[in-house]
Amino acid sequence: MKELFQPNKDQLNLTTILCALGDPIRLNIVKQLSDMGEITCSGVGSVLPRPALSHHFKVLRESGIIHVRIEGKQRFLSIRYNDLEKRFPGLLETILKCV
Amino acid sequence: MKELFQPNKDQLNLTTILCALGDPIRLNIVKQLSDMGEITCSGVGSVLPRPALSHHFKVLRESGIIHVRIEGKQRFLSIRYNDLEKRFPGLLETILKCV
DNA sequence: TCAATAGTTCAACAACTATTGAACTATTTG
DNA sequence: CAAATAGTTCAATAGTTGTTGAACTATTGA
Repeated sequence: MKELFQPNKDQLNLTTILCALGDPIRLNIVKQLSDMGEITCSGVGSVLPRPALSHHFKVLRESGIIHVRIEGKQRFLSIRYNDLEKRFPGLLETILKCV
Repeated sequence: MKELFQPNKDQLNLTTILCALGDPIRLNIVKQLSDMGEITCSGVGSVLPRPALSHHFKVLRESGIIHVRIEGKQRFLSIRYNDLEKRFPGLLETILKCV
């Protein structure tokens, strides 16, 4: 069970987050997570091959936008709403409304 | 008096805008513009050499975040508040509050 | 234990981004 | 017209990002 780097909530950085969301594929992933709650990696709808998606998951995780919960052979992705909201109130909600 | 490309308000693209703001230098420029209204290029506080700043101005202008008004030998930069607000309500305000 | 499943990591590569000094354009002022 | 000013464009370069197939790791189930 490997450790995954995920910044804690006071390490969240605004430009890092905006940069992570400034990509159509990642913004779409976040939108899906926002609509559907937790999703497994393969549950994310995209035509991209796995490694490319894996790359985007990593960017989202390391920016602090998503949390990854490992359960068995699956990884469940979800948005870190509470942490984001505390650090950057209204940010994610406002951005997602614009999608 | 050369024409400058600036997208019109229905061409504004969310990921393009987030990407433009997902850079500390550009976010800082936008913050200054938000605090001080119109500023000339050389009025923007930064240690970067001119061509580097010029590059960032271009990214901000082409993403539709700023407007450039040429007057004499100076260029006045300002945020396109109305256009941004119409297309992406609350977006810029929320982001700038997070800075 | 072996095969299947879920996902990551690796290596290679192309495309893009940021930075720099030098050269350029346009405008104003003497 | 020449010099100064404000800013951009160019060319070179270094570094980053995104994509891909192949190889890998970890877990589950037969």
